Amino acid sequence: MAHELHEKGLRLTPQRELVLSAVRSLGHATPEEVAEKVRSTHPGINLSTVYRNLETLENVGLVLHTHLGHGGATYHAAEELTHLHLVCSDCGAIGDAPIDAAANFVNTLSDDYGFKTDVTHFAIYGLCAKCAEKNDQKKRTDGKTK
Amino acid sequence: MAHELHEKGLRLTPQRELVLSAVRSLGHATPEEVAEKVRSTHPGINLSTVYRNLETLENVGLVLHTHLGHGGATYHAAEELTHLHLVCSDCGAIGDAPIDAAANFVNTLSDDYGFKTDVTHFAIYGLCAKCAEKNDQKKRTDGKTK
DNA sequence: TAGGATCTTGCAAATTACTCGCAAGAACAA
DNA sequence: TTGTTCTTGCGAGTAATTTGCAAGATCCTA
Ligand SMILES: [Mn+2]
Ligand SMILES: [Mn+2]
Ligand SMILES: [Zn+2]
Ligand SMILES: [Zn+2]
Repeated sequence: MAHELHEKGLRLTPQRELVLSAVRSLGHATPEEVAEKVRSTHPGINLSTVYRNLETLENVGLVLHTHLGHGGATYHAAEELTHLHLVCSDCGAIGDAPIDAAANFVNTLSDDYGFKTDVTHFAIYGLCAKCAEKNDQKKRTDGKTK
Repeated sequence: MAHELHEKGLRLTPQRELVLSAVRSLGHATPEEVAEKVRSTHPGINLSTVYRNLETLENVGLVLHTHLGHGGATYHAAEELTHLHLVCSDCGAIGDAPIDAAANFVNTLSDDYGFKTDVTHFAIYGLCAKCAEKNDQKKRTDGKTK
């Protein structure tokens, strides 16, 4: 019992270690991106092995998934999920904000509804500053033109 | 130019009208559920017609989609999206809360990051009151047992 | 109000993103 | 070592959604 995977009761395989370190080095990544990263060291790895290891690692709490877009999930190292994701519906940019920005909101939901929010599982969706400004300008121009 | 679909520049077909009214009557529904509803009146409708019309109706602002779970999207009538969705990670229950509950949060993100949040596109994810309590009890029991 | 341009539908096939069954190949405890 | 149990690669299987296309419907226009 020395390696962190052993501590979680998992066998230590090269594939599993590589998947974990790929997730850690990528920040957030889709299974496909994790596979691609792993292949740079271990070309033979199968996609289903990646999927299975992501699930296993999530079960023991070493990685987590979040939803940043309309489809699929992206994976994070568990210890690194310390920010909100602000996803722009217009340009797709992914910004960060500290979790504290949601502290009051989380407390409100807890106090009023007994609901214990995990603010990181889904992204916060909307318009980034740049796109919001762009849209405002267009609206003003359209107004004059009409 | 009388019918609301004409006002949006769309042709009025029975399928399109039925998809729209199915979305309106269902509250929130997956494409599959919309199709099933439409089939009660128009058995022959094809699933791809439902998908295409949901997209078209969303483009002109009559319907919207949100993400309530890990996969797929669910559709709403645009005028009816007036609440947050509180989705329980444990039991899957979908609760509602008024959008106002997020007003401060939305303002914070706007003031500090210039980010204009759409709080309804993704669900708010976490533990419902029931499951949160259940988990607490289990933790206390486990503590004594160990 | 017929005729034609344009849009929409149904149907079948294609795609995408996963998931599963299985036999061979590790990993680990004894 | 050796046997048990877990993990991997591989191929096939699903589920959800998308696309190409030809036939059919809607709407505009003369
Ligand atoms: Mn979406
Ligand atoms: Mn999820
Ligand atoms: Zn943007
Ligand atoms: Zn629950």
